[in-house]
Formats: sequence, C-alpha cells, structure tokens
Amino acid sequence: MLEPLQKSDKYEIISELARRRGFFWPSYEIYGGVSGFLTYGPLGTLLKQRVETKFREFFIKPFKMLELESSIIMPAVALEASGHVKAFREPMAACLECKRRFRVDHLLRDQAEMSDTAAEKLSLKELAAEIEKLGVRCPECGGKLGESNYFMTMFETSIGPYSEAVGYGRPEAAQGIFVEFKRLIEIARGKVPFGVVQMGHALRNEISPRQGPIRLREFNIADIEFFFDPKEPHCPFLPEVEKDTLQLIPAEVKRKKTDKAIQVTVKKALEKDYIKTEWQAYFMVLAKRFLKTLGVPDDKQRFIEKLPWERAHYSKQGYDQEIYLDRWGWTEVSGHNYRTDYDLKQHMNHSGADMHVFQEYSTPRKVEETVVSPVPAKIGPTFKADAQKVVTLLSKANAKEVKKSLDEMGHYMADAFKILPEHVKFTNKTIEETGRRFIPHVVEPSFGIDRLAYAALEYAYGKKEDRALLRLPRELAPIQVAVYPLVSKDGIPERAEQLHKALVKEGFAVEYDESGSIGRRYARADEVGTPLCVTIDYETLSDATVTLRDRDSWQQVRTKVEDLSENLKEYFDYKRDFEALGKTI
RNA sequence: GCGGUCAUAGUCUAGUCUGGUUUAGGACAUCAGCCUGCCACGUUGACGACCCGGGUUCAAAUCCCGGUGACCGCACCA
Repeated sequence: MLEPLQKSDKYEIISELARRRGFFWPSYEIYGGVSGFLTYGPLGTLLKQRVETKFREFFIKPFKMLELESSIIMPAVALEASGHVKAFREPMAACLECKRRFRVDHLLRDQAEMSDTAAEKLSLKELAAEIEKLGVRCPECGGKLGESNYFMTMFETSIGPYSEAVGYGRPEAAQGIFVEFKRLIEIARGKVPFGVVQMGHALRNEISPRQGPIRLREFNIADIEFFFDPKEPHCPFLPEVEKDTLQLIPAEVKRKKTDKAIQVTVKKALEKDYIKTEWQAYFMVLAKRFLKTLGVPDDKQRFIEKLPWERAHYSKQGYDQEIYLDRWGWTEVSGHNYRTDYDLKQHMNHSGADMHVFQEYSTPRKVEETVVSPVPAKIGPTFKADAQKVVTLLSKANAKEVKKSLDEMGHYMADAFKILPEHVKFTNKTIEETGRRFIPHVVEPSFGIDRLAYAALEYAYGKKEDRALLRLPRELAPIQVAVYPLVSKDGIPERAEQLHKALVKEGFAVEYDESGSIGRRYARADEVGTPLCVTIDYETLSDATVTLRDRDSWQQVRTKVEDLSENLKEYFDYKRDFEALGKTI
C-alpha cells in the first residue's frame, strides 16, 4: 500500500546516469531538443566504440569479412532500384470524424480481406476507389475516411545546388554493400561465400520516435551481407553450433497468437524448417552469443519470426532477435533476413551492371548441346541485302526454339524474317563447362548498435550497498583503469601521475583523479563501470607496490608496479582474474 | 498525428492551485581551500535554474494563448 505508485524503471535510471556522466543525451537540448536524435558523450562514444570493436572481433575477423564505408546520401536511382522508394512510404488516411490516422493498406487488409501484397500495389487513386467501393470505415468510430496521402519515411534531399537530382539518406547500410558489389567481389577474388560489413549511420524519418536510444531517426547500424551460392547453401561451421539452443517463435507458433518461445537446438530448427538457410541459423547463434558477451543472459533473449506481411519487401524469411528490456519488454536488437538475390538482381536490372559470380567446378563438366548455325550459301540468295542481319540473328538464336518451330510449323521467325529448314543446320557439340555463373544469395544479420550499447548499460546496472554500479564486461568499459593517489600531499600525486602516464603509454584507457576522498573517487569509478582502480600510497614510495581494487567485489590486492602493465593486459584479455593480479590484502 | 499529464541549476526537487511575502529555497553533484593513511567523511566558500514566443496585469515561475520537447494511452515503427 505504501509502495510508490510509479517506481522508476531502469530506463529512467540509466538515462539519468547517462546524462550526468556523459554517456548519451537528447540532441539539440539548448534548442528544446529534436526527438529521434541522440548525442553520445565522451563515455558513450567510447562505449559504442567498444561495442563495435567487439562486433568486429565476433563477426568480421573470424570470417575474413570485408568492412566498407559508403556514403550516407544515396541517389534516388539506387533506392528506386532497391525498392525502397516504393516501400518506404505508407499510404495514410485520417478519419473525418475522430481525426485518427490509419494506414490505408492495413485497413483494406483487415476490413476488405484484401491480401497485403495486393493492397501494396495500388496507387493512391486506386486505394481511394477501393475504400469507396468496399465501404471501408474508420475502425475506431466508424466515421468516413478522408483522402489518402503518402508519408515518406526516408529523408529526402537534393544533390548539388542547381540540380534536380533527388537524393535520400540511406535507410540501411546494406544498400551501400549491394551497390558496390562488383568491386567487392573482385577484391574477394571472385569467391563465395564471403561477407561484407558496414557499420555507420542510417536515417529513417520515423513518424513518432519516443524511446530514447531505442528508436532514433538517425541511428547506428551494423549490416552484414553474407553472400553464398544458393546451390551450395551448406554452412561448414554449423557443427560447431548445432547443439546450441535457441528460444524460437517461428511463424507457425506465432500464428497461434501465443508468444511463448519454443526451445530448440539449431539442428532441430533446421530440420523442422523453422529456419530456411543454414547460414542464417549460424548467424543467429552467433548473434545470441554476441549479446551474451555484452551482458544479456540467454533467457532474456529470443528470436521471433516475421509473418509474411510484417516482412520487409526484400525478405523471404525474417527473424528478429529480441532481448528483454525493463521498460519496453521484448525489444528488437537485430534482424536476420534471407534477402535471396533480390537486391543484386534489382541493381543488375536497373544499372545494367553484371552481378553474376563465376564459380569454377572442381572438375569441368561435359555438356552435350545442340547448336544452330546459319548456312550463308542458302541465306545469301534468299535474303540478299538483309542476309548479314539474318546470319547475326540466327547465330544468337536459341537452338531448341528454332528446332521446335521448324519441326512444328515448318519455319522459324527471326524477327520479321521467315527462316526455312534449308537456311540452318544443327550440330551436336560437346562443350566443356568449367563452372557456372549465378547471382549469389544473401543472408543479412543486421544489428542496431545504439540498442546494443543501451542494453549493455541496462544489464550492467546494479547496486552495491546503495551505490550505483555498472558491471560492464571488462572489454566494454570506457575507462579501463583509474589511477588515484591515496592523499594529495607528500609527493604521492606526483608518483601517481607518473604511473598514469606510463599506463597511457602502454595503451590503456586510464583516468587520473586526485580530488576529494579516495572513497568518493572509487564510487565515481564504479558508476561509470571502470573495472580497476590503482591506488598509490606511502608504501608505493618505499617499495614500489600499489593496490588494485576490483569494481564488483571491492576487494583489493597488492602488486609490484613493474608487473602492473603485463598483469593488466592479461586481465583485459581474460587470461587472468582479479585475484591473480597480486597478493590479497 | 490525436487525447491526457507535464516542463524550475549538472541531477532530483520546493514554490504554481490562491499573481506581490522570492535578491526563486533545499538536497546531491561540481569547483577552490582546509582536513583526510582505502570506500560518496567533516568543514569554509564558490558556481549554477523558472523551456521558447506572445498576451492579461501596477506586478507573472505562478493566469491565458501559441510553439517546442518529454511522459502515458491510441495510431505508426516497412
């Protein structure tokens, strides 16, 4: 009864701490703020860098993936090709009575039982006509609906001062990879499977972003595009992970309107066809392990499949990786989509660039093939001046079609020219095929970096004796080591500064502070997740030893200054625990 | 975008209803001293705020209107 009505949730606590200590805060605060934009302060910038470094170690290095930085502004042609210009807009209409706004395509789906894809294809005029014809009404108050308008969810701009050229802020980093595919595959020396990664900003003009670092208009994304041969979809690393379990909500479970996850091994998920491609399953396991290293335990993670109408336009199968956050419940942190060859095909068709990959067979294959060849001696007299054209046409013609036509109708039409059997001859050839050409398929794990950084903070947050503590994994801590003189007199600060400099030189992220009492400084270090504090005292002056203090246990050990750097390196590489850093005090 | 609630230093907040008693009060944090021999010690001092614009009034942090932003609900989140 006496409990406060609204207990402040972790988001509130974290964002207060984040503002105060410089992790992140809303941008443009002095002008009242603009929602959907976030500024990373000094500590947040470091934290985000650490998350990205971890990401590289986890996904890029082991697979020799290529990392890329392409531009954020994209010309309209590229995004028209990718389908985003069409897909990143929503037809919306307002109810004339209650003024609520709705997505028109959703209304048609729900009220008129029109399929989602059908509704998507309609123009504004056609939508209006359908609404009229089918009598679609406001689902809330039953009022009449007003005119439909598109809301464009990409940021639009123009490129160059006088040009009419339309550009958009990229809504995903992925397109930068597809657009540059030709160069990338060349750099990869033509071999699939291979992965490309792009981390960077992406822009989406969300209608009403409201959740701090969780939903931003400008956000950090890490897209992996992993290209493979659809005829060789086998993932060789699968045995390493197939016994790992995933909390899964496949579409067939989700349709039953339950969000109870089933626990299955990767192997079973593939057998049961819950996950359609091995590579995707593999990356889902890695994603789960990755989140664990950021501090999110297994039981706070799950994967939920997107139903067909929830999926992005390019996706054949999609799972969201969700983690549990105190304020928002299950929250997406990564999306795993099977994009097939959709994007490369689209860019190939629109740009004319060849996006095929050639893969050599281990042994060349012999292929029997019928070839049609023109007979100039007969064609010349028949077609006279057009003879050369006819020869060219016939040499490009498909032998099977020509034969079929001649067999069935007695002639074959090459454009407007009527070809008779005597004009051609057929030969059987054995051709040696050394490989095949195909457009690679792609699975895409795509992470929201801002959400990851936030999740790391939320899961690190805790209290010890009423003091706030960030138990960040040691490789994520913005500041690795703090150097403190026990008191600020008798030459102790000088000795401490000396040590501070030495550690900086060794490459550690070190902080030095001599203000206030030692206890206060420890408390401050705990609050920003600094795992270790080094304290210089009178003993240091006489025997060159220092105390090391552990953030989580507040225990202390004593170690020699000369061993410090080496010991710390091993500690941050997880080769040594805190207790092994010196003699327990 | 709609409806409701709200906006005071770095942070949390008192004051707003009932305009003047306010050079806007406090706590914590920060900074400068003194003190201090290992966990937010004590002490002296300093810095620091009424979201923006308009209106009502002799007088506005306080009342009214508009804007911006935040929170909650609805819608949206491909």
